[in-house]
Amino acid sequence: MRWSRQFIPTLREVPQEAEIPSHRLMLRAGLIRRLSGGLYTFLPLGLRSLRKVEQIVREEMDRAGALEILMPALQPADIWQRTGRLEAMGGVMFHIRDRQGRAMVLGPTHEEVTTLLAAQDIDSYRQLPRTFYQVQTKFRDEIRPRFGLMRAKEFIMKDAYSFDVDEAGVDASYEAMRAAYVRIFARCGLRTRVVEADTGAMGGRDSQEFMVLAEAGEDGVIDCPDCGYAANLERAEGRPPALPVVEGADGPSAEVETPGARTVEQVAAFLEVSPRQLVKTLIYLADDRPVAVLVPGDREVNEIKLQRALGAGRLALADEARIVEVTGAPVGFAGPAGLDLPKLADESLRGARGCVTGANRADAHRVRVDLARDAGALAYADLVFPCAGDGCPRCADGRLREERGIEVGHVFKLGTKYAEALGASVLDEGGRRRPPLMGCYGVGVTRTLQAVIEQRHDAQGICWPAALAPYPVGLLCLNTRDAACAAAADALYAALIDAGVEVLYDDRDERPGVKFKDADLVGFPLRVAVGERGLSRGVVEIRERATGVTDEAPPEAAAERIRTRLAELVAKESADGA
RNA sequence: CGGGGCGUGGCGCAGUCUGGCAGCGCGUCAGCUUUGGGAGCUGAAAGUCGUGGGUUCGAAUCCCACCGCCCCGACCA
Repeated sequence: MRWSRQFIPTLREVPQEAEIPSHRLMLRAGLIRRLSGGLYTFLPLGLRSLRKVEQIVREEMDRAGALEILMPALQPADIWQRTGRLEAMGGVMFHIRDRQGRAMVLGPTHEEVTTLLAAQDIDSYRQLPRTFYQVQTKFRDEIRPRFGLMRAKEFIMKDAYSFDVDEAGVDASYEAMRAAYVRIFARCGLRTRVVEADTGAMGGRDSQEFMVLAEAGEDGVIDCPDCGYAANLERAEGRPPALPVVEGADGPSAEVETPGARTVEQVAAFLEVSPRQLVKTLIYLADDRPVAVLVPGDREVNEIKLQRALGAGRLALADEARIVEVTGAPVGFAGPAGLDLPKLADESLRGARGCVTGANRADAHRVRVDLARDAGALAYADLVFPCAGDGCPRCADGRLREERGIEVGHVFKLGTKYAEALGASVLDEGGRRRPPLMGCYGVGVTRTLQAVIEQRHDAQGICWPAALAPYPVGLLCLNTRDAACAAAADALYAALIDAGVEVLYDDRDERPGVKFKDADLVGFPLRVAVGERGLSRGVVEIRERATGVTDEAPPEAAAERIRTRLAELVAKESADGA
């Protein structure tokens, strides 16, 4: 393809809408354009790379034995009603009505549709195991779309669903997908981290996420450098350090006046103690029943953990009126002593003495509290988000680190929830009817594309892996008005096409500097420069984008040399990723 | 949904406070020169100043409403 006939609107200046490097580069390199918030058009170069990611995904799914299908993006709302997810998904689904007034949704995922397919056409264990997948546009009404393709209202996802008769089968299906994911991301030239994850609104058990570590990541990742434990922040456990026991803390507890001090910072400053010394008492409503939740003053409640510990269906912080009603004090002064509510405390508060709590009275707190002595009946559970520096939950000496990650893949086991809700069942070997065990596996295709750029770029532009570059080779004719130069470049272009190399030929009547800048920005893994200077010495220049390693070849031999170097690049990249 | 900010040729912005010819840089088009890291000169095209209403002799500028976009936050005592 000739540059003069492609559509590559590169931008010299940085568009103001973009915040993170990958987003800026996708706009500047002419890969995408924004239509409105969270909605993007793929331009020719962006689409070429996107198709390459999809192709890798398909090849690895097929290799793992999954079967490609294509389900409707538009779905009747009632199937979501049947699994209880119409409410559970909250506002993330786009709701529309057809002309008959039937309620429809644009699918953010496809568990319901897949399960109904199985209910229709899978009757016997003999038809199992089966894993279906599709590559499809998904819709989510994001509260706040941002970072280009990273969090968009419309995005392309590969989603796969497995069906098995027994646990051993699910384990095998899950492992096959997990292994396929490792290969997919390696081939995309991504370094990923596999972390334990929470199953969230999906329901289910084992769950792992593939994270691309990046500053701009929207997910927290906790890991232990000693033993390799790694988990999504929402799921991660940790051992917070014990509360410091201060001098004279063993005396009887007493109320002190703390006028106006209601936040942890205010109280800590007023009493001249560290926030660690405080115990926060939060009033939650678990299925509308109030419960007191105690956590260290410098920690935050992980509501997912809390909900699980309480076995609650619905969980929310109590509103101001309710807090006054159950504690007798305004917000900010709740404490466990004398509070007649079920109480649940974080594990790290076991044996806490000498701490500060609210006094259940306006403008008062209680000091020298010994939870075991003063707080009445307390249950303990892991309720908080871990922090960097906490002890590792899996090994003795490890100290946890906290990093940011972009979730590009997610695998998990769903159990029988959907099959039961939608009436899917199969006959097992003994002739008994039972719901199949499901697994579900997603790859954010558009997000993966952007994650690659986020991980592989420099000040000049994108450093595409050869496997994903829109064109792996950029051929620059440095002076189109010089007959010899143009002839040599034309000949090499023809030779590269004959050699089966995907090449973009910059044949524009531009100065060399413009072509070099654009080539760096667009990020051809190999850049071939044909100029008068080189030709006078009988060579063209071949330069590797990522490393800057440059060599030269006679024009006649260049096509073959380029082909060889490209093959080496692809091999090296997927080895690095794996 | 709450808070903040922004909407002015394709892109980036100034002009708005203090009303009085709609500007700058980049890009685009034409010509000449130039050709190994975003060239120089000359000329040109291109703007309902987000939309609607109001105030005024006169509105990009002041007032009201709406729309769009960006950022932060969304109940942590």
